[in-house]
Amino acid sequence: MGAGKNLTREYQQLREKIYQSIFAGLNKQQMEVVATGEGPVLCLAGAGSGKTMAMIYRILHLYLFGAEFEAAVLPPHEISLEDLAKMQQWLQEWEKGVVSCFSPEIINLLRVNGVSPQAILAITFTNKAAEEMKTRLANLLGTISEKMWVMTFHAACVRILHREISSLGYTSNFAIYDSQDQLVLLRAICKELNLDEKKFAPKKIQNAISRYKCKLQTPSKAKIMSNDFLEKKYIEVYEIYQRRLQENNALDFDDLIMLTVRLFQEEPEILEKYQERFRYIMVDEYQDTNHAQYALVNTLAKKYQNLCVVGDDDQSIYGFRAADIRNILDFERDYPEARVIKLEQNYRSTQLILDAANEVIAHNSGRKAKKLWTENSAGEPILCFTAIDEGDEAAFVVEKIEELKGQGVNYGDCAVLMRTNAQSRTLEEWLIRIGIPYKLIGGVKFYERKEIKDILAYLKFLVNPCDALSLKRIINEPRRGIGEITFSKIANHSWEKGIPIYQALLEYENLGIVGKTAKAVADFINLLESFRQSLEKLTVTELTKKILEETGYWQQLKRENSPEAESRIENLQEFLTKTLEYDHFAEENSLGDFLSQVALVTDLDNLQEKEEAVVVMTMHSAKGLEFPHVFLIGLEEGIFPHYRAFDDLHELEEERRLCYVAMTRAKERLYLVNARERYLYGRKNMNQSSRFLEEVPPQLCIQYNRPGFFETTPAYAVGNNAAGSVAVKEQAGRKGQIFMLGDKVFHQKWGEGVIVSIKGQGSEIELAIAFPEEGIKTVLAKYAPLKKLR
DNA sequence: ATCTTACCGATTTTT
DNA sequence: TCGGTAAGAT
Repeated sequence: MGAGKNLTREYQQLREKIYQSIFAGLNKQQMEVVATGEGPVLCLAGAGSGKTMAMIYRILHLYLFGAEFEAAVLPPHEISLEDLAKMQQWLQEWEKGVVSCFSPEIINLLRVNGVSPQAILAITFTNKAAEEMKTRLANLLGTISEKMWVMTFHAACVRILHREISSLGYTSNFAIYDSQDQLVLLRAICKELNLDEKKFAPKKIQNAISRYKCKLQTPSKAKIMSNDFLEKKYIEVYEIYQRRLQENNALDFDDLIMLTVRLFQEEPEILEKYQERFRYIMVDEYQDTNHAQYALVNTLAKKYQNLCVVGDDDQSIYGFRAADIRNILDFERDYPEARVIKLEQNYRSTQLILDAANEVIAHNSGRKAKKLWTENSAGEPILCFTAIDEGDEAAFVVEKIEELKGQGVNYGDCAVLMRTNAQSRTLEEWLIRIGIPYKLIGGVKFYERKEIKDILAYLKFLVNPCDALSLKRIINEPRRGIGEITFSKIANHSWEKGIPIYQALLEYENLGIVGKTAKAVADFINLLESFRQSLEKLTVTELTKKILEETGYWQQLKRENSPEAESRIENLQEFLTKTLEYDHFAEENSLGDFLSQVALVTDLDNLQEKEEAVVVMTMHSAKGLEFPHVFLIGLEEGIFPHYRAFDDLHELEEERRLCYVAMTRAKERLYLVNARERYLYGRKNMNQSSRFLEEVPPQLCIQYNRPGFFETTPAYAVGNNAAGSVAVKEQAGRKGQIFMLGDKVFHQKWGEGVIVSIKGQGSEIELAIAFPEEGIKTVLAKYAPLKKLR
């Protein structure tokens, strides 16, 4: 018995030692977040302060040691000397870094008072963040982590609604409509109501409806609050829109949240069930929550109050989509006993970059006091450059990137961030011309492409026979001679009788559809029926292939023989690899499940790290990312801050926060670029430099001036693609020069001249140069003995 | 049903 | 400037 007691004591000491070691890499504040499992916690996490790490270790802590660590615990089961040796060995290996995960065996030895994994709910905004967290948890804990809910707001709501939605008057095979679908629906409604699209832009209405939903306002509630004519009309549309969604058994993105909240409000037992289940709740990017999300989280957490929210009021940049910064600012009011923990140590950027960012953000009012600091070195000064125009700006960026490349920096370590997507064009032209591989984030997204939406509409309609929108999309795609008029006959029938649109379609014979059209409809129904019959038997991939074949969709594209058709085929093939992937991992073959997954993914999720390409994107999309070298371009009044924000103090502050977010993406070097002049909407504009640029203390920057001479001779232009450019350069072992229109150059034979035209690409670039004495000469950039002058 | 022409308007965007 | 949309022509 005495031996047993000794063993217990030894076990406790060893377990505590292990505990210390596991969390040794965290700073004091992070550790506080990790170890305060019980009660409300507000974690104000500055940019790059290791909040993801804190959240992951918090979950780990909850699971292994419970809400609060207790040293004097009894072992989970009888402990042998051998067990202690195992723990000892594990500890050694952990400290050496040989192991970085917890095997089931070691979990079995360590875990006392641990929270059940099902009780943990961690919510993020983006799939990417959720995915990162999930992966890291799986690496630490293995398959047990799959029992925790680590997902986006929307994914969590889909999962809950999938089980519970019947009490709200929908069925669980509901469709999810994206913003495009919303617009199609809204346009149709506007047409029905004879609304002038100029006065009532569907986009505006969409926005208004989204705002209502984010505030949890149903049409009838919104009506009470409204007073002006425009708003009343919006609400009228909202009402019809919402009815239409319900008839289609469809939810839009905002519905996912709003209906879940409604579910919890209306069904106390259901709420109770989830409150009991999710006793430990964490929310990432809390400053970006809107009212509906706020209500969701706080309703769920109400019972046990084990709510840990992580965020940074200085990084709130989504006010325009109804994020309410007050949610984070008022957390302490909502939970007076909340522990407030500030993570202010930054592990990402150099001191200089942080100083600059701190200085800029300090111009905002109403912030939670916070100041980032770092143990990192001061680093290189911030490089500022004022370009002549947007071409010069792009040229500078490209020159610098090439220079960095020459110093061994990877393209993938460079990011160019801009305020608006429209700014990417000139830059892209230059990147292409010089042959720098790049990746543009934003633009037409994969799941928004026509061909993908088409095939998805087929699949969606098969799952949900109420989905009129999808039927409308596919009924004449590919062309089969069923026009608008026929469709509206069917749709009207469906509304009048209150039957699913598929039912209405089947009854086409009673609707005055005759002759050729009737035949076409009959054929179409047969086609759909054959798909429906294979629904159970086939995998998603097989079904997709069957649809593409038997509708003639493939054939039509193949016959077309155009580059566009080519890319559509490629996209469909890409889609098939995604279905294949799904089929491979899916437990049962459920098309509906596949569709809800697909509805919630975006392109940003595919941003692969370590890809050898410069990343070009908006400052908004850069949130949460980091790069060694960051270029901020277009730092001009009117562009950034955007002119639309000029007359609103709150919007200006949001712009400044955006600037703060953008600056703090940089790990090593930050480049701030503005142009004196820029073409915008076909007009040349003179722009003052951005106020944010003025707010950066000058002593942290150096103003860049192009050197008068480039060292290289003779000149050459680099290749057109990544492979080409690298090959040329390494063979030649020399740096490239970048020429642009209007550059002054020095030619060995003809002296000084000015470039008057640039033609061709890659190694074929031809320069036409005007020399005072010799006239215009055309030379191949690759071979001409040129030096650039400035 | 599909192509052409004239016009308008133009942040940021996850899910 | 450019691209998307809507009405008009064939």
